[in-house]
Parts: sequence; C-alpha cells; structure tokens
Amino acid sequence: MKTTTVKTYSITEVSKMYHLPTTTLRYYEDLGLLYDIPRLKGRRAYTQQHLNRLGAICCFKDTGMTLKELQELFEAQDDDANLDKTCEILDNHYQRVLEQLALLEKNERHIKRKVRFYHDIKTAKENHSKMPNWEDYRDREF
Amino acid sequence: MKTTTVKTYSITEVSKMYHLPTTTLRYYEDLGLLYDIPRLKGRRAYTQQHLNRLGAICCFKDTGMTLKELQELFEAQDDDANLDKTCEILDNHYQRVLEQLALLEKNERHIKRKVRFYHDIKTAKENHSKMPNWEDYRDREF
DNA sequence: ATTTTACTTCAAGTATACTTGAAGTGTTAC
DNA sequence: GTAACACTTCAAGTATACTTGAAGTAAAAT
Repeated sequence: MKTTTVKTYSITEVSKMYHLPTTTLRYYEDLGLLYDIPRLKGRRAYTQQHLNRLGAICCFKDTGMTLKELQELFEAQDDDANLDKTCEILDNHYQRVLEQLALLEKNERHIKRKVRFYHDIKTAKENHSKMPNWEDYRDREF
Repeated sequence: MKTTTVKTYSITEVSKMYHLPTTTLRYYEDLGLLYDIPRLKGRRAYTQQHLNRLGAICCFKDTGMTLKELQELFEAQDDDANLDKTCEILDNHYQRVLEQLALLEKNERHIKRKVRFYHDIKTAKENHSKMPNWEDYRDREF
C-alpha cells in the first residue's frame, strides 16, 4: 500500500503568499470560487490545486474580471461540456486585457509627462528661471 | 473693444466625447473635481479647460487613483504653494502605474497561454488527438 | 397652446467587493 | 487548570463609485 502525504497550507500562510486578507479567502470560498478545501482539526488546509486556482483568481481579477464573471468562467471550465463557453469567455477577456494594456501604456506616457512638467516647474521656481509651458510637454518623447 | 466667443460643449456632447454618462459628469462636479462650469440658460457649458481636466480625471482614475486622491491632487495642483505635494502625489502615482504595467504584462502573458491551452483542448477533442497538458504551457513563449 | 425633449437640482438607492462583529472551538503556553 | 491564540461560522456593516427617482424649468416641435 502506498501512502502519500500532500503538502497543505494554512489560511494564514496562503494569506501571506497571495497578499490577501484571510477574510477575503473565506469570502472567495463563500462565493464558490474556491471549494472542497479540506479541514484539518477544523482548520482550512489548502492544497496546490487551491493555490493554482487562487493564482488564476488574482490574475483575472487584477485584469478587471468581476467575481461573478469568474464564477461563470470556473463553472464553464470545471464542466468539460462547456469548452466552447470557456473559450468564448477567455477570448473576450483577452481582448479586454489587450485594450487595457494599450490604455495603460497611453496613460503611463501622459503621467510621465505630467511628472516631468511639475518637477520642471519646481526647478524653475527654485532657480527663478523661465516657467515651463504644458504645451511643450504634450506628445513629445523624452 | 475685442470680443471673443469661447467654444463650449453641452453635457451630452461631453458625455459622448468621454464615454461617461451625464450623471457621472454631474457627480464629479458634486465632488468638486470639475467646478466653475458656466451655465447658458441653466444648462452646463463646458469649456476646453473643463475637457482638459476631465481628460486628467479619466487618465488618473483609469490608472487606479480614487476620486478622493484626485481631489487631493487637484487641491494641491490648483494651489501654487503646494508644488511639493503635487510632485509627491504624482511621483507616487507614477510608481504605482509602473507596477500596474508590469503586473498587467505578466497577466496578459498568462491569459494568452490559457487561451491557447483551451483552444488546443478544443482542437484535440474535435480531432480525437492527444490532449494538451497545462504543464507544457507554463513559462513558455509562443 | 400644449406636448415633447432635454436638461436642471437634490436626495435616496444600488452594485461590487470586501470587512467587521459576535459567539464558539480546539491546540499551545504558563 | 485556565488563559491565550488562532482559527471557525454566520450575519451584518462599510467604502467606493456611481445610478435612479422625483419634481421642476425652459426652449423646440406639433
């Protein structure tokens, strides 16, 4: 007979690993995003499967998916019959991520210009030199 | 005597230009993020200054700044004495944006792999060929 | 002239994602 | 033994960012 002990993690360990409060981990479980978490002496014992899923939750949540959409995705993913729906959700979400990326890159450039502009104002004020003009910072690469 | 007519925009025009409901534009005004909007016959008439500020609101909000933080930023920005605070807020926010960008890029790669994985499962099922293994999709560039 | 349209103000309501509080249990520290 | 600690469940509360509803106004359309 073969006995294998599976490495598990307490809720506090998982909380630290994923930078999520323990309350949030319980909340995700309430929503069904995480399930079948075994209990050792009444305490949650997360396995590698749960960590993998939690990684997916963070990835999708951080890219703007709502918890409700995540429920739908996992529902489709955990049901082999719903491959089409899984692909559809993933494809749609990937498109949204590409849009977010383009927008974030645009906004990053804008904020970079603004940072530089205000630092130059500060320098100009300190040196009593000519004040910069925002127009000179628009659409210009530094 | 010189008379100049300044081009203004109605709330519906602004709503369409910035893809924000009119109610949200009024809400931002209530919060003081937009102010001194002139009224023509009781209706809001946004000037270019207001559009510029609204552009900034969208940029900062889309990069995760809360409306409260935006209030602080504008408060510091509109007060010449607070150049240091303006720079501090902008610097801190820019750091957060760079972190977001790195995270979003990482998440984009992960989701791209997942999209490809599920499409390959679908193809394999249709062709009755060998099922792909997620391990082959981890940390691999396509 | 009166109805429709497009606003206006102000207060109250809602959605999402947690977060907190109360009461209880089982191992560990003194 | 008993107190402290680290959890447990379940219900209720909170923060942020809107969103909706009610009542009113002013100009345009019929």
